[in-house]
Amino acid sequence: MRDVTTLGYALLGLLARRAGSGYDLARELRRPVGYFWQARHSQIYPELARLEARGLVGHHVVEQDDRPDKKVYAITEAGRAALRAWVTSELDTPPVRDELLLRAYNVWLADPRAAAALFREHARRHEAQIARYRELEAQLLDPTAGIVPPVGTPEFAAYATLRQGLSRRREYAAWCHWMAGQLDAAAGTQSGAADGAASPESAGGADPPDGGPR
Amino acid sequence: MRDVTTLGYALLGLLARRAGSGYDLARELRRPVGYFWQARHSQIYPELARLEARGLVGHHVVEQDDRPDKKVYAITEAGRAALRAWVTSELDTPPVRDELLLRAYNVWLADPRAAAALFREHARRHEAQIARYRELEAQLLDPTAGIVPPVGTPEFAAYATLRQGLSRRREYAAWCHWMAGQLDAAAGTQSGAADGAASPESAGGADPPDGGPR
DNA sequence: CCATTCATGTAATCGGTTACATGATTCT
DNA sequence: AGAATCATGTAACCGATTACATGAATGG
Repeated sequence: MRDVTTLGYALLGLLARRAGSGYDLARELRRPVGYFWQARHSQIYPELARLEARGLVGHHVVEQDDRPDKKVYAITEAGRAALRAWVTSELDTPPVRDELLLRAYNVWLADPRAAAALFREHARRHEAQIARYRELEAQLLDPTAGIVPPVGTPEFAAYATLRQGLSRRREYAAWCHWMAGQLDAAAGTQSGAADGAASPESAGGADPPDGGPR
Repeated sequence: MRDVTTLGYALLGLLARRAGSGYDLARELRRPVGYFWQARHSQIYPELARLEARGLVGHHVVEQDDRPDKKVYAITEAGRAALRAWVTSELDTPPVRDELLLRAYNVWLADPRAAAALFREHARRHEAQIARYRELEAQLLDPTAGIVPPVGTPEFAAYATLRQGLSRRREYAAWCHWMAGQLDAAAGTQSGAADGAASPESAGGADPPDGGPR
């Protein structure tokens, strides 16, 4: 009987908030929690069975007549204890594995214009994601008017991950813009292109203050 | 005959800079390039064979008497062309998969003191990595005294990835410190703990206004 | 003496994605 | 009529890690 996998803890974490079916969990591992951990239903159903075999979750069948019956899973006391212990247990920092950085490492071979377009496109995507985070943030902080929820509530934990997403994406988008600026500046070598935003500048990494790629 | 894998392009990227053995590539995929892409030798040797089968690299055996013989691989013209095209080709933004964020999402269940220690530890690790980046940076920018190398040189590309590493780690460390501050403040509820560094701030999530990567 | 470096491979295992499989209800 | 949602599973495949395998030279 081996250790619980990270996915197992992800499922326990969702079930600690509210009970639900495998289908429910699959949905949550797409939309809000999917911003930092994902899984398909093909991985979730067997994992739930394994958690149940270890007594960390239980289920009962809910019969429905207009829809298929479903198994509603709930976390057990043992599951809650295992989850609580896992949160503060040791964790290796995983290596970064980022294909866009690998592209950047080989960008000296590429057409600067095309490369600039690639990095601008990725900046745009991160900015789009930031907009989605902002919507979630509004929902989380709305009633309390900008006050961070108390530690010890699920709302605080959700806000904390959201905050990381926001700053992570901002940082990444800024770097993408810096890359695009460097590449475009090099592409328009000393020609008439006055390229206001693309000056290499000191390493301060100022974003082009435009309205954002769109 | 399928597409070249990302690892294949990683190897091509290294061989585009200098020829080397599988062993050499394995070393590079630990230390400098390993900061954004890794592979073990068990993955590298078969991949080199596949690249050779497609004519993207070639090799010749170098016999040594004090050491084992080695196969020195070099990129071909076809390989260089494939690499160049790949750099600017379309790229899906991969989902984030971050176990520390998953822990944060469940931190409401945990002991705040222990959790704060976990996040401080991770902040410390990122800061240690920043120090390593700084050393590399000094090597890269040393002769040119702080001037960014020209786009189109391998040095620019290396600097670009390093710059991302720096700002990424800074951002992550700052968030870890914010988490730790929140958790410690909650742990020392209304007691004398004036928690200097832990002010929640507006929800805007402003990045630390540091001097920027340099 | 033992660990590390150099050097190249194969095999087993694991986590995750894609595809296969089935089937009712509701929405466009 | 076709797509999407609800609902639960299995099988095949793929990328990556760990372990197995061998062996000489150097350094502490």
